Amino acid sequence: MGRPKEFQPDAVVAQAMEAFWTSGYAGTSPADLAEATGVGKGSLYHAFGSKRELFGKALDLYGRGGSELTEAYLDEPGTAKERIRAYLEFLVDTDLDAPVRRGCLAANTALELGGRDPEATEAVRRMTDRTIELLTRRLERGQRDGDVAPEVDARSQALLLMNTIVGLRVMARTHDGPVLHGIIESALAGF
Amino acid sequence: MGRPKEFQPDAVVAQAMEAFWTSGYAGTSPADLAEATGVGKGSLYHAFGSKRELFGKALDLYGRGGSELTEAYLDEPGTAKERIRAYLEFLVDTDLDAPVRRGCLAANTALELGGRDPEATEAVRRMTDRTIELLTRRLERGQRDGDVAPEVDARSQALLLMNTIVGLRVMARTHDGPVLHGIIESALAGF
DNA sequence: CTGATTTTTGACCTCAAGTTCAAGAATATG
DNA sequence: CATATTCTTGAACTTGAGGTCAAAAATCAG
Repeated sequence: MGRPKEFQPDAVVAQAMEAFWTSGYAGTSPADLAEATGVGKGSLYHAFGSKRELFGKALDLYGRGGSELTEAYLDEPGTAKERIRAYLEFLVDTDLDAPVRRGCLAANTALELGGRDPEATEAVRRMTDRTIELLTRRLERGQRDGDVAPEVDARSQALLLMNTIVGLRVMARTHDGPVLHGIIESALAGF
Repeated sequence: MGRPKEFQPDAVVAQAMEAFWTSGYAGTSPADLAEATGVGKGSLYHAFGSKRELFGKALDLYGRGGSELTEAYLDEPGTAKERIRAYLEFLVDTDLDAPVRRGCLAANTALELGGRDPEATEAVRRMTDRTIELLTRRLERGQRDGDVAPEVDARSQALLLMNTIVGLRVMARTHDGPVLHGIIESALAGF
């Protein structure tokens, strides 16, 4: 009973995520969130408790989406190298095409709140580890399929690739397409 | 003539740099800067005009220091791989040992202001390009010295290394020593 | 010492962030 | 319909950020 919500919480979290992604945690005010979601400030507080809690939900959503996307790219048919290349290029191209270069919410959060906010730090670490896991599995499968050399240490390569991804998403803020694509090719030469 | 300054501008910029490095641009208030430098808010404004201008000087100082440090590490005797390894390990270890994981001011700035603040973005891009240049030269020297294979594309490798460095300094926010050192070793296997 | 000049100090101002709250609106139950 | 319950709205509050300014303090030229 009671008056029904006039918005769908999931949709609001998704829109809040976009706002945080574009402007950062500190850079997104309650007023901005109200505008981005179309929900009154008061309602937001009523529904989510605080800006920080809303951000937490947005981060979770981002993690789930990112994980699905990574899986989708890596599971397409092709060799490990082809699929990983496609994935990296997708990330970079998406970033470059966007009207505003916002990079990766996880990386942004790592730098903005890393160390200072234990929960956010943990959330980012989990996302990262999840991606490392998926990359490791894809490389191991490549070894079984015969398209990745057996002497490659899948986990080490996956860690290096993860690190490369993080680097790319920061460099996308300051450098252009050719440079980023060159980095992708060099990184792929490692296995 | 006139009343003499009671502080050394360079020292103040250095202390402001530390504060910005630790807490970010937005996260460092004029009050924080006054406390960090020991100079009154009013005096800071009188001397530097605005928070943004002070930050600009701090960024420049950081760039000069970083450049000198990179040169110093790469110029020590040893093979290219040895010196680059020493440099990367220094960066990572410094970060890990610090009481607060603050990463790299340039990378932090790229993510906090990249895109939104043209001057800051430019400054970061210049620093990055400078490091790429130094790494390229060191690899080329390695090729002349015979400790780097001649078929290596020095510039591409340098770009990849730069990207790895950026990645490391973000990952240092969420991951621990063994992981980071593992990444360094994998990255060095590429040339 | 008197100005002229520059710096320091601390009070003060404005604005927005982040949050709270009281009042009203919408629904379900009985 | 009366009531309980939940949601919405907009005003209001508190705090601190970023910056300004007038007055006092320190120096040097004459």
